Amino acid sequence: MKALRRLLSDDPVVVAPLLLNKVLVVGGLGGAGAGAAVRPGASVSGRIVEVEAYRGADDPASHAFRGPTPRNSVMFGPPGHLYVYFTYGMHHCCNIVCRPEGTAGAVLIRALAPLTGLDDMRSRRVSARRDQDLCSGPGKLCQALGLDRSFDGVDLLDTSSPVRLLDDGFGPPAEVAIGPRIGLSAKLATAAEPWRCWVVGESNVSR
DNA sequence: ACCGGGATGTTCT
DNA sequence: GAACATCCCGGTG
Repeated sequence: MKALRRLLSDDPVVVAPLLLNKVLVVGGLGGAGAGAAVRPGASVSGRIVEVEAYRGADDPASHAFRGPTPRNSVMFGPPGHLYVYFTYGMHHCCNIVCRPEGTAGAVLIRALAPLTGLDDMRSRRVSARRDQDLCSGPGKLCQALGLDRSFDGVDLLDTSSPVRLLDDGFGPPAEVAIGPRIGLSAKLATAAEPWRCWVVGESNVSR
């Protein structure tokens, strides 16, 4: 886990493609008591297939551009923690914090390929007609995983956290595509920068 | 298939 | 008061 933490202290533009094929896991830990065991059936997880970098101070599209606020304070903390925000009055989006403590930066998780807990995902996402609609967007995946502001700030690299980031041995994707970020006001100076990337040939990407 | 609009509330100016 | 790192539904072709 030390290697992953070191990786995440870099510029989010560098980190973003390296997060593809890593795994995000919610729950699945045993209850309190000695010998708490992992219960795979109880976890909800997915393989990361699409991400976007938000660079922080140099990036007017980043929530951290204008400095720390109550909402974005986690972005200024240590790397490897989860930043969750609420937007459009009904959706949550989750990010993995990058860069060393004191310097803001994050990678937005835009899409997952579901791995475990598909039944839980389906029950939370009633409108999803196909399994590929469960996590194919930043708001969708937070709903599928049950992530909200109460998870803001959790350490993804602590094995006892309710949300973890794992290298599950999928290895790097065979092919990665790069393009501009989505949903940004065109007036922003960095709106057209190619800071989104995704796994080519993956049916679970957004859009 | 593509396109347009409405939902809904937090955050910051 | 405006903007918002979105999603879903209902229109049309």
